[in-house]
Amino acid sequence: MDVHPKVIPSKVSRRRTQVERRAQGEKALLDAAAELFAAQGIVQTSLAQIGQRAGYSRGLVNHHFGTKDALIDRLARQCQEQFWKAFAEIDVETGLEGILATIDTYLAQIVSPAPHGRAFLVMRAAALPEASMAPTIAEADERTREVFVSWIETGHRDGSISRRVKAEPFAAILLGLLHGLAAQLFVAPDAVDMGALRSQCHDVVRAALEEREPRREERQ
Amino acid sequence: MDVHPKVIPSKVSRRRTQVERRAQGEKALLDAAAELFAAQGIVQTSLAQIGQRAGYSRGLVNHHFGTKDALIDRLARQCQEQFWKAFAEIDVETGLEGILATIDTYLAQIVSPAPHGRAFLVMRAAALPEASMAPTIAEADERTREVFVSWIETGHRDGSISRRVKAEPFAAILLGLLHGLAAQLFVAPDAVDMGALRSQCHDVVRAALEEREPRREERQ
Amino acid sequence: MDVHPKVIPSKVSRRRTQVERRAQGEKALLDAAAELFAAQGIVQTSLAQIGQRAGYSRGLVNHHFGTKDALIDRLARQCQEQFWKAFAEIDVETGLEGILATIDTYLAQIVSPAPHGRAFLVMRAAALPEASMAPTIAEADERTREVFVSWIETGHRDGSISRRVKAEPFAAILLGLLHGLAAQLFVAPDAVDMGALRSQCHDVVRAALEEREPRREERQ
Amino acid sequence: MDVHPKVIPSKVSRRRTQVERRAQGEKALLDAAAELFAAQGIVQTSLAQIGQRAGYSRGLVNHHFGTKDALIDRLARQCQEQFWKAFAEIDVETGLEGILATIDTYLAQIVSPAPHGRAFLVMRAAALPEASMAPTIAEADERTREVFVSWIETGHRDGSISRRVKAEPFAAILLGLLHGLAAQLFVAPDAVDMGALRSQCHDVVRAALEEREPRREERQ
DNA sequence: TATGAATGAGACTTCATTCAT
DNA sequence: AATGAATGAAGTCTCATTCAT
Repeated sequence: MDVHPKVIPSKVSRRRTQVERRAQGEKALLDAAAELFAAQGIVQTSLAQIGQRAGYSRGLVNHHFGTKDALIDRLARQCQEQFWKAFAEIDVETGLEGILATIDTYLAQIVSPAPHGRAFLVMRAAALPEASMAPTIAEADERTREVFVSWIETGHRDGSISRRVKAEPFAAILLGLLHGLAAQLFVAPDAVDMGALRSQCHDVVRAALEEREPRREERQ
Repeated sequence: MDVHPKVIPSKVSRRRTQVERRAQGEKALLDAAAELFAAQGIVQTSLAQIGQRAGYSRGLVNHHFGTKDALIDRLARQCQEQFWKAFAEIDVETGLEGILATIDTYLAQIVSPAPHGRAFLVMRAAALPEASMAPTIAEADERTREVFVSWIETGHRDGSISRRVKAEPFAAILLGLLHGLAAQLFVAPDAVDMGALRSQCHDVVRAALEEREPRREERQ
Repeated sequence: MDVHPKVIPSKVSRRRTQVERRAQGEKALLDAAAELFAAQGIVQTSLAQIGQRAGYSRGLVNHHFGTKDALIDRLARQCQEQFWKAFAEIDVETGLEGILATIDTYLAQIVSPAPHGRAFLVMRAAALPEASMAPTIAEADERTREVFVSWIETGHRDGSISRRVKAEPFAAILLGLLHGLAAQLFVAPDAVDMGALRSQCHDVVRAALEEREPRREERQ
Repeated sequence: MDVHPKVIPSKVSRRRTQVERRAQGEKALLDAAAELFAAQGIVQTSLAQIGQRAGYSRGLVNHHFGTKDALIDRLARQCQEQFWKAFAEIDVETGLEGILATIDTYLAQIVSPAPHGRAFLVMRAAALPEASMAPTIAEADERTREVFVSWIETGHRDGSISRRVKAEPFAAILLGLLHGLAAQLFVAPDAVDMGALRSQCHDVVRAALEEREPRREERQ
């Protein structure tokens, strides 16, 4: 490309710029939305606020996304991607280590200064009674549980996780644990000590997953 | 007044009726609000809807509670009471059994046909980014954690729970686990098997709490 | 009623007043809407304008009618009633006289200072491409044609209208004639002489309806 | 320019292409607008819709016509031309036949699959209360009435139309009749039988226009 | 010539709240 | 106690228009 700068430069630059402008506008809007959702909630945030915090006009959100719901859905998916991208970068030896690393990664996203982690939490919470968001969120849960299931199965194979642990229900429990912890941190960041929490979390999970000698009274 | 109950019977009986009617109206409104919040969310529910589902007029909520926020606060507290009342009725021997019973009780509230459990979840979720509700919710979390802390300490004393388990962080983890599980059930009731979940939950918690031989490598 | 003023006067007066207030508000809104629709058209008139011209607030139209469409439908029906009421008061001997009187009555409604006649025209015109209004208007047309059909059949019986005239198609033609004339008057009130128009109208209709000796070349 | 057509062939051919493309674009836009106006109404149709149905981008209407009003005015005139062109092609012997043929031609335009006839009706209807369009429409009415007047005068001279018929008022009546009939057909195409309508229309007009023996009683 | 990003006015609608009855 | 008429703020969305490419 750069070798032949003469080739219809106007057309090339024009295309590029139009596309860039659109991409830049959308990014600005999504970032602004994430910040505002994380700070104030979804219904409390108006489209006009989003447009203006993004440095544009009131009407731009509708121009780009058409509907508030469309923006929310788009942002929800983008936030999830952040989580999954981070999960995918985890590179450890055993299944147990994978689980523990995933926990750390998750909590790191929540306390990160970038708003996407917290925005995701807020959107997830808002989805509870809202039919329009539920499918997107349910799908996200599903995919995250699959990440856990996959690590557990790895652990089954490499021996780091006891075969007594059933993958699916444990994945649900783990996901619940993370969401619930995050929610508590969100509401009262100072009520719990983050370091102790993380350490205890590891202990609990390790205790649940590692092999141990059978007990007498198993199953009430 | 109480001295001559018969002298002005009409007035007395009217008094009683008035008081009763007031109480009855409030109860109807709170029940209706719980149902609607659980089904549609808080902002999506208008005061007029609540009044009408309760069998009254649109103006009654304001008449009784003054403000929507006041109604929400009132309902939130009432829902919490339900949980705590149920927790208080648990009567078991050991701390470990107390924890397990509390878990069962919590999950039972969520899947109960009565809407208060789910309404509470919805209100809790809505509180995430909302400054006005956060204190109420944070306080509720605090009190619930205290329930867990108390059982853990009981367990420490009766030997059913290992002294290695720190009460506060573990309480936070447990509360998180329950909230998070409930949220998943809410969004996708069929995605997880309730029976397997409960059983696995018990396993995890038991593994985490019971005494076990110290491990060699205590990774980072 | 007035004989026993003591009978729960508070309740009676209260009921009356509430009902009256609602009726009065609705009437004011419908009148204002008729004026504004006649003067500016439907889409050009905002609900806020209607409320304010009626002497109330911006939001009252929605409070009473819920939707702009509902208001329009309601007003359309009310305007039609005006026409039919006027038609019903016609009291003449023969069918031919009935037709002529109906024509006069129709034109009088259009040129009347009261806005309902013109508002009806405007609404009728707006219904052309709008699916939501079409049924209401089609029904109105149907009923008006039936008025004409009825006069024509009367004329058939009393001999004032030739049996060669088929009732249905002629009713359609007559209705069309009136609507079309009215539309011309609306757009350019001074382009046509009202008196000459009415007289010529009578001539045309009389010529079409009265018995006459058969011609040689009938049907091109 | 025309002197040296071959010297700069590329430029010339590009010129022609430019002009042609411009014309083609405008035609596509006007056709699309006619279809959409006829189907949905004017205000309900956005410029973006028109551009896209024409196979172009949303901005093209403004690029070509500047304003929505300009497009409307342009389209209104074009639709009228269609009518007048069709009227001008009528070739009959007598004035009476001219009137009858004009009626048929008008109705044919309305029921034609091409959208211009119906688009014209819709625009005419929208003009009722709108000051900006009224002059254009009033002028169109005027010109159409002149067509009728001209045929009536022809009929006066050739004896096919009675001298008792005054040209101007009758032209207004006839135009009204056609517009009104068309409007009924538009709103409820199946409510009236087109064949019977046309036949009855001819009868009415013939009865009104042909010579007949003076009547005794000329009521008021 | 044509595209489409961006603007901002304006409309409809919903709803909490006030107040007269 | 209860009703519901009335208000007005706020939000979402549509769209004509401008302007840079």
